[in-house]
Amino acid sequence: MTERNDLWLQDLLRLAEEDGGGVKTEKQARILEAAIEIFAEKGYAAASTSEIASKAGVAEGTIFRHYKTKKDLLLSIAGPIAVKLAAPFLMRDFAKMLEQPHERVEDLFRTIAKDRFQFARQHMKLLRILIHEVPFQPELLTQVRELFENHVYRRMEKAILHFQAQGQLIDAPPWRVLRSAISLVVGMILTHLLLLPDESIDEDEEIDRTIDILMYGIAGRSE
Amino acid sequence: MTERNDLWLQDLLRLAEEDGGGVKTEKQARILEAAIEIFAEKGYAAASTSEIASKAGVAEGTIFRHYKTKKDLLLSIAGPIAVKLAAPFLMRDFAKMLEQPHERVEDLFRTIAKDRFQFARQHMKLLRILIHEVPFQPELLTQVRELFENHVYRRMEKAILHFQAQGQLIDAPPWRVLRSAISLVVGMILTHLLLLPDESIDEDEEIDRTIDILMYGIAGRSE
DNA sequence: CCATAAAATGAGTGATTACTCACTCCTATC
DNA sequence: GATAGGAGTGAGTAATCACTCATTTTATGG
Repeated sequence: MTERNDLWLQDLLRLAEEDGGGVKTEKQARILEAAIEIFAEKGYAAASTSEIASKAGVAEGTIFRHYKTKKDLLLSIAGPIAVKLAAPFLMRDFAKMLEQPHERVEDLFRTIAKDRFQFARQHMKLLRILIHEVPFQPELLTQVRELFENHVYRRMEKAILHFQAQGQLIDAPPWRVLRSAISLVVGMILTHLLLLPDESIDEDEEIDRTIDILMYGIAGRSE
Repeated sequence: MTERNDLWLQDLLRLAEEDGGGVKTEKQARILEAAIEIFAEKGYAAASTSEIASKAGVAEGTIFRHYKTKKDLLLSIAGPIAVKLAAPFLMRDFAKMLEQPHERVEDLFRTIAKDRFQFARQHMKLLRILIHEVPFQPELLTQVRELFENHVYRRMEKAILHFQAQGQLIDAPPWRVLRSAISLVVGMILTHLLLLPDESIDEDEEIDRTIDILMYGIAGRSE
């Protein structure tokens, strides 16, 4: 288990330093680009390697020089994006950020929400592929699971317990608090980037009001 | 547009009266059962008609006697489940329920949440197929879209405006209020039925606490 | 018990699939 | 300018795909 964690951290470091990791030749980059486009558009199973090759302007054999199998190509796309998605929770700064005693919890949620919204906008195609293929690729599923449990949840639970002790959060199980936060933020992001991508919104305003609802609910404030 | 709506309502009526609609022969039922199993397990594109036939204990040609194409088989599974999912919002009782002036809004949300949780538990395989294939099947997408916009959203917006006028709900755009409710409830349902199906919970308790958070948020109550 | 039709069959169809491999091309090193 | 090796190629392969159709089995009614 520790070995695998170390591998992921190495992946993360590689990703943080140089985007694209081991991509060297120009054709390889074109293959990745075309594969992302087609996987996102019609799904992994319905995408053919011949179509990817022709879209990339490359012979079909070239794909298999760089990626052993079609699934290998998928995993080299979906794996890294899962790590990137969780990246803020893996950084040292984040651990420190959680322990600043004076910070208000809603500012923390707001900061994370804005950061991940921006990330989702920049990598929506990749996230589509990840969301779509995680249920069918066991390797992906376990990677995402462990990433969430061992890094995201572990740290957020600590933060929630801390803010509960301060009286800033209700005395509910941390997982329910976290699930509520994730549900509202993910619901907002998916609505604006996937379901209604054409409706223009004031993004910051939308995030602020969503965090307001997370904190204080939808009940009338009159009383 | 009106014609299509009428078609859907007919579908709904058929579904409400007799489950399974036009299923007549026993073999046809076996085909549907096997197709649901395999579509849910490996996805539509990765499922082969030969595998479905063998699982159903039927010759491959028999499938195409009842369903013109493989996509036809998918749509005959995913279409009806979309209608069933929205069914409570299409019923007359529901319209009346929304207009009872004495009702508290959180009771309304609680009732809907419990009902749809039960529905989701009973039909999780079908919902998996629906969720997975909607992005790739334009017919499905438009059907789900119009179903939501013309029935679910239209009615819920009316209800929300009503409760806002009573001061029971915050003065936010109805779509944001509805999206928050859906996000929290769907997040809870997917968590317990898809992500962590093995963890046993007190379902009613879980729904009640989730609706509490929807109404009053996660902020501490101390002050 | 036969006649008729619907239901079911499964071998067969051409198209497409992921993947291989013998080969060419390009660049760098001495 | 000879050599080596990785990058790229594309025709070829066996397997599988969704779908067809001539034929057989089953069900129905007189």
